[in-house]
Amino acid sequence: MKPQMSDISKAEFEVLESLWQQHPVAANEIILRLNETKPWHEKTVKTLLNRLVKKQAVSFVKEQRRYLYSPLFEREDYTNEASQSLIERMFSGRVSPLVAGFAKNKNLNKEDVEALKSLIDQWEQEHE
Amino acid sequence: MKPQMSDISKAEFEVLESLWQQHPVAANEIILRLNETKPWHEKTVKTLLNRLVKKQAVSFVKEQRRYLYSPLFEREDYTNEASQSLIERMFSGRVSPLVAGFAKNKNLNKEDVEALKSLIDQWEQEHE
DNA sequence: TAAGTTCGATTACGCTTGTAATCATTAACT
DNA sequence: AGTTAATGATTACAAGCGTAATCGAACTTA
Repeated sequence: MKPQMSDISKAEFEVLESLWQQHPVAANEIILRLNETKPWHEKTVKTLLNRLVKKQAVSFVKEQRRYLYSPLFEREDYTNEASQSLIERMFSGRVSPLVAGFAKNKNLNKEDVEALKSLIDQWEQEHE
Repeated sequence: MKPQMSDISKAEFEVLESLWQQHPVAANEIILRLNETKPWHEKTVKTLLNRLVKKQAVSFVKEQRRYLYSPLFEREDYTNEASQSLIERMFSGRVSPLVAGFAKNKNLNKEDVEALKSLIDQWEQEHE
């Protein structure tokens, strides 16, 4: 079975975030960096790291008695898969209803709209 | 505590889908309709209904010895909240990176793009 | 009226998740 | 060398989840 990115839990994802920012890195460092925003106990983070290793989402190399951890897939690949999965489950695979909800709830800003416009322009150029 | 839409599980969501299609409706009906697509045991569906009631996501009225169930919030409210939550966790609250991933993976089609364009047009009209 | 059927309510059970604590080993300090 | 500190491995434990089975009351049917 391939590393199924889909069954990464939310807490595990936060640990991955830290690894995507920088790696390879020791547990120690990860804990320090995570604790800037999350009040997680050292032991908790280590458990999460272990689970990520077991799920083949994270690898490590020994550096003396420490391990240096690295993510085994790209952030973008994970977030894209998660987005698609949600959009399939709730919007029949189409992204526009999601964006429509965003617009309705005032969660769009000028910047986002500009970004969307250039995505669309580009898409249209690529499709004849 | 308000009905927290956020802690509806995936299986529970499928039951809600059925209720959004039509309600109020008896467990019996729900089971039949769900079984068109999911191989779920009758008992399983009833457990899910019970959990949804406990989570205040679903209500019921007695009709003789049966219950007739109804959802307690709109599909759109739930899907919007779920979308936002994912987009906050993975894209800092901005929707365009999600759409960018979609574009990159060829998950956009003409229809979707047209829909996005009119959303944008509308947004721009509303924002001077 | 006794037996089967149909509901909802309650209980079950293994797996995952959040959140750690304990154990064992190794490195460092006294 | 003996003690302490750091680090990964193992174990813990309650809540949530998927997936049902069992219980008890009511309704139907023979």
